[in-house]
Amino acid sequence: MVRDRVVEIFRQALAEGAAQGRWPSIEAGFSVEAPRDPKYGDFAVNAAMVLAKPAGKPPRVLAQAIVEAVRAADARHELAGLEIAGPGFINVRVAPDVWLGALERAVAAGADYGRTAVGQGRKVIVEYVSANPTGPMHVGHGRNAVTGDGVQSLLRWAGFDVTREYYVNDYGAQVQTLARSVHLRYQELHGRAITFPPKAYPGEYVKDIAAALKAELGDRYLDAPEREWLAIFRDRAVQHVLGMIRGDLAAINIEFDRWSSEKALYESGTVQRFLKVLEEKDLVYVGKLPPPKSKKGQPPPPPQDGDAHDANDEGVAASEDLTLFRSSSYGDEVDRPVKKADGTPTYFCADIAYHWEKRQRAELLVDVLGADHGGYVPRLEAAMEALGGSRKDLHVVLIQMVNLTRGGAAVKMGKRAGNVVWLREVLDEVGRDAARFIFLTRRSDAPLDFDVELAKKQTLDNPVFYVQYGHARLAAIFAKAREAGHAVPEFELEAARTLTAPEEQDLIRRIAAFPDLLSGAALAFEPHRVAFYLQETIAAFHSWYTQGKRTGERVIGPDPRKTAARLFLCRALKQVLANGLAVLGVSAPERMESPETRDIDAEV
RNA sequence: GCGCCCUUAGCUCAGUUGGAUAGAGCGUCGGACUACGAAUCCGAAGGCCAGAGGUUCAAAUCCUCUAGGGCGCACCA
Repeated sequence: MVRDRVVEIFRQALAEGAAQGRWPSIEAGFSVEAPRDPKYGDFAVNAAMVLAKPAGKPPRVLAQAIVEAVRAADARHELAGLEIAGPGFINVRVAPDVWLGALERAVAAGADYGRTAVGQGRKVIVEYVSANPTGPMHVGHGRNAVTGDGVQSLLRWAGFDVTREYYVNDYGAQVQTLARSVHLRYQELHGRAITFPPKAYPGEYVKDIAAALKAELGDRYLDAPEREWLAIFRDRAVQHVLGMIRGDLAAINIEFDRWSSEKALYESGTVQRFLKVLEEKDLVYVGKLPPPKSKKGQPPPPPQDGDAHDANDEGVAASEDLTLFRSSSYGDEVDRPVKKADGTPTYFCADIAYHWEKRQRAELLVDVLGADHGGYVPRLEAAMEALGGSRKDLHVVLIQMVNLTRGGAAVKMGKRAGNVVWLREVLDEVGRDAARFIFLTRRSDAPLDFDVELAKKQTLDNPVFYVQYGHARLAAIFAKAREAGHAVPEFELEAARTLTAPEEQDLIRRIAAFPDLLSGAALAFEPHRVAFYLQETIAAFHSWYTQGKRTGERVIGPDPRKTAARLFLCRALKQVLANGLAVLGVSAPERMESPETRDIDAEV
């Protein structure tokens, strides 16, 4: 907000100067940023350096002229200092009262502080999780879920009109494999000896589903041919698994506005209609898929993982005629099939139909996908463009692997080995808050080490604990203040002017920057920024607090005016922490259970 | 072989979309509590931003190449 004012004043001054022909109008834009080092002032503006070349004048000379124009534009004297420094920066010092005004606004906005209108109400669909309904969510899905939820939350805070969406892959080979797996267990429950093939789903939940089906259907489908039971078993199994997934999501506190079913896309005729559109637009043709990329006549790496979903990968005869989508004309490497040799649509076909349909409902689409789908992105973007939009209409957030560790040692897991770590297990052990926060302590496109032991620890090296403790500590201060007879602090400019210590000034600036932080993180689709901001801000608070203990300048002190001002600062800070945690879906506790208290409780 | 992502302090990672002297936490060493939560804080040491070129007033950030690591390269979803 404060920054917005600075931008506005400069923009006005630059426009006036340009109108008078003193320098060219600024098209490329200019930056107004808080410099790393506070000695350079509150904001550094690079306008003179940007204009130097088109103006044909040295940046420092230009800066001098700009400063004069800015002084003239600053009618209300909101800027207290303008200095030219370094290669041509204009360092701006904002009048102290302006900062204090930001503090006041933070408290006045309360639980809405941090909301902005940068999204202008534009419709955006964020699709995340979309785990195949073939089993419960594992830890990797958890990272996707939390990151996606952070993204949608940020977009909401930034003023976008957000729909949270889950795409259910309830059609195709994988859910059929699930159905067959269930049927095998169903036979087993009837006392039949079965051989469980490696490609079937091994999990215990498959037995649960089989038991439920046995209870419901008896032995009706025990010896029936597959075509009689496949659809029934599939639909029942998918419903059951979706129930588990909903439970997992509830456990991590995530809800969706819309569940879109792949099967429904077929049954409603959307896929067929979409294929017709592709033909009308001449985006498909019948041809042969070029042989897979390879050099020196070497065959491409064989598709050799034993994943359960590779149910029917018989070798591919590259010579058959297929219906191909002209994705290579839109930036993809090759054209991609939309129909298989047997004429049925491919997964890709339904998926772009889905994206096409989503695009009619929203201006901007966000997909949160596992990094193993990275190679899939170009063809999705190609589809966006081919269908008359822009590849920018879709933003894909890729989520890298989670390496689960326990006290530093890797916890082995992998679908192949059948030793998946379910999300629920981790949640039960470390709690929802810790899991959510730790998933966001790393950029999403880099692998994350998740240490279960660390996540449980009640010490400062556990970032969740550290931040929550800070919030609880602030709450404790208010409890103390109440006890000492201090009213809930209201803003009073005279009192607030006593907040002159460097640590206090630093905290005020952090509080004022919170809306910018959120909108920046939203536009970059990077929720981890919020997690880092919270850690840094709470560290600044702890530092100030402890400093106060040493110097005697405590929050609650002998001077009632200073006390009121500091309490007000604490109030704003607590609000910012609570809001930041709310964005991430992490609770902001009023008090923490202390180890000592727990010990005492245990003895009693 | 090709494409995408990654490489920053001993370890784990940030780095405000190209800004000034690259920052945190952990670990190491040394310090700080008679009062609001020491569950905290302060200080020190620690760097050729993987390497080499280029773009410009300015590069950890953008481009090219090289080296290492991850993922992908299906008529599967």
